[in-house]
Order: sequence, then C-alpha cells, then structure tokens
Amino acid sequence: MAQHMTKSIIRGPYKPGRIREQSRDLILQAAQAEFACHGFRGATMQHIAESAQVPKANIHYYFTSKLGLYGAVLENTLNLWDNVFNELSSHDEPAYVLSRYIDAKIDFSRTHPTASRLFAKEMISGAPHLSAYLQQDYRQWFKQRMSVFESWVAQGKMDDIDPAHVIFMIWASTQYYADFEPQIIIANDTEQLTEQAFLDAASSIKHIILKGCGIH
Amino acid sequence: MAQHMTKSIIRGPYKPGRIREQSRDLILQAAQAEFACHGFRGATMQHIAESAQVPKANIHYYFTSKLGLYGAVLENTLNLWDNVFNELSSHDEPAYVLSRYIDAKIDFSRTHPTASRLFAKEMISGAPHLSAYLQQDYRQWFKQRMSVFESWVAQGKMDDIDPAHVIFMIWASTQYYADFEPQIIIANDTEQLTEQAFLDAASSIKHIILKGCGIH
DNA sequence: TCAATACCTGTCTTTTTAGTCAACTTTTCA
DNA sequence: TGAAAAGTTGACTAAAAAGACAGGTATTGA
Repeated sequence: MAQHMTKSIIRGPYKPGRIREQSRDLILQAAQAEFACHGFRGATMQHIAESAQVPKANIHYYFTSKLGLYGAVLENTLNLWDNVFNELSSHDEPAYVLSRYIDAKIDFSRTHPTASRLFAKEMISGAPHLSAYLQQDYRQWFKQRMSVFESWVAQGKMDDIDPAHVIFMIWASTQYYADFEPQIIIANDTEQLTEQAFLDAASSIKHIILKGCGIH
Repeated sequence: MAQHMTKSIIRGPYKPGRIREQSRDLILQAAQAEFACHGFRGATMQHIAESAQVPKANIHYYFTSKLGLYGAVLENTLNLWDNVFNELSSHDEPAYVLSRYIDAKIDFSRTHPTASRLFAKEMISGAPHLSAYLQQDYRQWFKQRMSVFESWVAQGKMDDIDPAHVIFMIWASTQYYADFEPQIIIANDTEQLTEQAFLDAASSIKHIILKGCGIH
C-alpha cells in the first residue's frame, strides 16, 4: 500500500490516455501562442514543435493536421471563455452585473492574453473557422443579454441606448488591454503591464460605462 | 491644343514614373488587403499578385522583397492615418473635440476597414515592424493629448479620470467596428454594416464617453 | 514476465514559397 | 524616328512547408 501510494505520488495513478492528455495540453499551449501571434496561415508546425519541445512528428501523432490542431486550439479556448463568464448571468442591479462583468473581462485579458489575441486574429481574418460558434452559442448569449438590457431601460434603470453598442464598448475596451498591449506599454512608458494597471483600467471603464449609461 | 487635351484625357500628361506610381498603388492596395487578412507571415506574394492581377515577378520589380512590400504598405497606411486625424487638434471645448474625434474615428473604420485591421494584426503580433513609429510620432501625439485632457480636468471640465484610459476606450470602441466586423454583423443579424449603423455606433459611443467623463 | 497497446520520432516525399534572371515589349524624348 | 530607359514576365532555383510512415521505445494489466 505504502509503495503503491509512493508510486502514485511520483507518477500518478495510471489511466489509459494519461500521457495523451499531458502531451496534447503541452502542444495545445504552444500552438495557441503561435496561432495567436501569427494567425493560422502564418503559424508553422515546426515552430509549434520547437516551442513545445517535441518533434514535429509527435504533433501529427496527436492531431490529424494543422487545421485539426487549430480547431482543437479554438475549441479549447472557447471552453475556457465559457467557464469564465457563465457565472455572471442573472441579477437585478445593472450596476452590480456590469461591474462584475467588466472586472471579469479585464481579469481575463490579464490572465489569458493569448486567448484574447487568438480570437481577435480570427475575427480580423473574417472568422472563417468560427462561423458555427458565432451562429449558435454566441448569437444566443447575445440575444439574452440584449433583452436584459432592454428590461433595464424599460424599468428606467439606465438610459435608452442600443444595448448592442454598450456590449461592444465593454468588449472592445476590456479586450484592448490584451490585444493592443504594445501600444499601451509604450503609452504608459513601462516595461510590462502590472496587475494594478489592469485594476486601474477596470476602474476607469466601469466609471465611464456606468455613468455614461445613466446607471446608479 | 485640342489634340493635346484629348491625349491628356485618355493617357494623362506624361511624367517620368507615372506608370510606376499606378502600378505601385495597385500592388500596395492588394497587399494591404492580403496582409490585413493573413498577417505578414500568412500573406503570400502569389495571392497578392493574383489579387492585383499582375505577375508575381512584377511585384519584385517594384518592391525589393516581401518585407519591403510590407514596410511600404505600413508606411502608406500610416500616412493615411495622419492625414485623417491631423486636423482635429486644438479646441477648448472637450465635448466638441471628442465628438468630432469619435466621428472621425468611426468614419475611418467605415471607409478604411482594411487599414484598421492591418494595424490591429500588427499590434496583436507584438508590433515587430512598428517600433520606430510607436517610439516617435505615436508617443509624442499621445503625450500631447494627455496634457490636453489634464488641463480639462484641472479646469473642472471633466471628471478626474486617467486620460490614457479614455483615449484607449475611444480607440478600442471605434476600431472595434472595423476589426470585429463579423461579430457585429452576426449580432445585428444583417448582411453588412450600413453607414447608418456606423452613425448609430458613433452616437452611442459619444453619449457614453461624454456623459461617462462628466463632460457637458 | 509477456504480449498488447500506447507512444515516439528520424527520415522521406510533395507542395508551396520567396526571390532571381534574362529575354522581351512599351514608352519616352531628343 | 530611333536609341535609351522603363516596364514586363515566363521559367527557373533554393528554401521551407505540411504531412506520411516505418520502425522504434515505453507502459500497461494479466
């Protein structure tokens, strides 16, 4: 028993596919960075392999093709996204909901900048690999939010602004701190963005959005 | 005289380099679209050639290399940018200045979406080809704007918000309508973004930014 | 211990890519 | 008009790319 536990601690309990999961994750991580930086066509399997420190052939053992790998990276990233934002769903007070949402978005930009950049790159390219997602989950999520905003407007809890533009402003402003990092770094005359810088950004965005929408 | 004018209308008056300018522009146009869509590494000279409807070798007659072409595209686009925004410089009233600036930015997103996307792609990749520009013109422009905002705050014309975040919010929100077009199109359930859609966006952004910053 | 399964990778092929070059046509202006 | 300059391009080369695959090694449970 003791030996078994020692073995478990050192190598973990055996599961078929345990190594598979680890290797896949390692490659997915490296691939996300490469795709985020160079886009689908600009990324190379060789670079991803070097970055993950595995032979190129090893990538092809786990993923059928470059496109398959890209699909897996996108799917992986979408799940991450959903996990972060699903909790923030229903609450009566717009000030509370929007504040928490902006905080979560800025925190996501800080902790997952490559994920943000990956989607930005894909969008700018015309989202050729995201049509399924955009037509389904995204559309549905968006419509639900819109109706929440509309009820707030009807209840006089905020100004009569097209909710779509408010959502776009929040997305744009929060994602900017991940996607346009070089610009912000040079403007701030700093080496890298600190956690405090993100907190300040969130604070300013919350001030402007809430006050700008007439939310108290 | 009449014959000379006819000739002028049909072929234009001769200038050394006239053909050069036309061909270069044609190629630059096609290259901008290709680079904006696929990034530097993802773009191919062959695609650019096909898009411009010239043989690939013709591109190499006018541009030394892929990198040289990319540099020319960036420079071209930066000049465009400057021409559009240089006029909006000095005025006492923040409401007037910011309104006109937001309008100009949204109009740029509508009329030059590929230019916007080109820069977005470059930024997301870490701006490896823009360091010179970012360190000089951009930095200077940014500092000047910051001081204008600070004087407005000092005069009580707007809330005490870090001006950098206000500028970033304006940039992010206005550029979003060019860079993330697919997302906006699907959310709006439309085929393409109309001029009216851009005007509505500008209107909402102005409302939120001005009110949100406490500008009357 | 021992098949069976999972995992690994050096080497190869084919396709695509950037860039070259020499022969060609068009345009210009003296 | 005619020679020089500018513009054009098909055919080529070398490098880099994605991907296939056979022959390995490591890991497992019985």
